[in-house]
Amino acid sequence: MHYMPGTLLREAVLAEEFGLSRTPIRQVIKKLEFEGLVVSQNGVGTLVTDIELEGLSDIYEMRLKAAELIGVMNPVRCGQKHLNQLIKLRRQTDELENIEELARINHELHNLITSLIGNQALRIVYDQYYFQTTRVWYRLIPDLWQQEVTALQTEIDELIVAARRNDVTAIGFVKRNFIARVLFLIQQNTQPQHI
Amino acid sequence: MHYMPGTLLREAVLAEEFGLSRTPIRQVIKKLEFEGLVVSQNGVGTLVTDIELEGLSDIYEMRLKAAELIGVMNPVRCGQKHLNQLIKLRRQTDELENIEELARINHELHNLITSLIGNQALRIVYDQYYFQTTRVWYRLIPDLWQQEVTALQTEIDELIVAARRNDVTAIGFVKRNFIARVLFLIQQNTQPQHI
DNA sequence: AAACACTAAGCTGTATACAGCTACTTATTT
DNA sequence: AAATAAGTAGCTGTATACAGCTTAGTGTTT
Repeated sequence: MHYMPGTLLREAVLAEEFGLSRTPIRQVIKKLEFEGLVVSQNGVGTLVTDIELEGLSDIYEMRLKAAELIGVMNPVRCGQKHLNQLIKLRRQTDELENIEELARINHELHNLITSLIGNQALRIVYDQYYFQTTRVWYRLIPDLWQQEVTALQTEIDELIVAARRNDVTAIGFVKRNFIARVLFLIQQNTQPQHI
Repeated sequence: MHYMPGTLLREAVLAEEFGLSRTPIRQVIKKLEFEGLVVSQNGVGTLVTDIELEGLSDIYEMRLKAAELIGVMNPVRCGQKHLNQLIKLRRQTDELENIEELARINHELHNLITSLIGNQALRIVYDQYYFQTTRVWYRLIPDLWQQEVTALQTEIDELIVAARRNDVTAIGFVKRNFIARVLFLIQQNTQPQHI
């Protein structure tokens, strides 16, 4: 389920949507609050946060470092299965129609990479950073549609090359560079807006 | 509040202890559960986890990497205040009597180092790793009392040297090395027990 | 005597009722 | 007419009641 930043969530509404009471809904919301994705305000509601620029680049920089560590920290062996899935994802990028599909492929790619991380602690933060940063990417895409599709295709191509020789370190660095690319885009696009 | 691993916590008891109802207590417990510090089991209770060795070294390795990043990721300027606090902590290590005091000093030292971290995202994980690993250290200390006191003194001495020249990178690496030392101790001491 | 089944006590998970806070609307006063 | 104050609707935070699960203890049967 995707909610745009600034959306005001109401526990009672969500509870009815999911057919539960407010209690378990609140649990999930609290978890999201710990992760910095939403903010609950007494008497108001639960606000989907719109990460401020400084905090965002902090997270992005850590995400870069995390990606660099993927191949270093006891990675899982990259096998034929991973390669096949990469090829399948690459093929799917040839017939992309809308943002939801692009996001879905990006998400599956993320899960694939995550499954290569051997260090449990690294896996958790890598996953967390993904969810914290991907929302901004969401907002950025509409203007850069074709450019982003091409970038994703290039990225997967490079990942396939690395996967063919079981080089998880290279996979980590490919990810790192494409994360750096998005960070650059964001810094370019957001600064004129805010300042 | 410290609880030994394996302790069974009961929400109702905690609620009465803190003078609250179970609801806010459950919130805190859920947070601890997300952080991997406890596990709630339906019909049983909430168990303070005893981190398994593999997961522990995963976290320790990440803690090493996090420490290495302290000086790299836009660190806060290390000023006279920090130096003074280091010297004060160093002096307190000369008259240590029990584990609680050693733990308190270690904790204050941790907070001091944490305050030097400029990257908010790094600060959060560095803090989290500390809390996840420090419990094991707790269990290890009683046998190694004098050795640990001496190590802490040496560590603070080295930190003071680095702080005198405002070298946060060096501070990060000093921390890294002393974390590595504890990791080595743990791997030595726990393996004969378990295998 | 041992093993199995059942029962009861006690825990977490969930639903619901209530208290406290916030923001918006409306009414009154200047 | 504008500004301020009071009231009200609706939200989150907290307390409590209930349902479901787990385990230990006891009693019965083989």
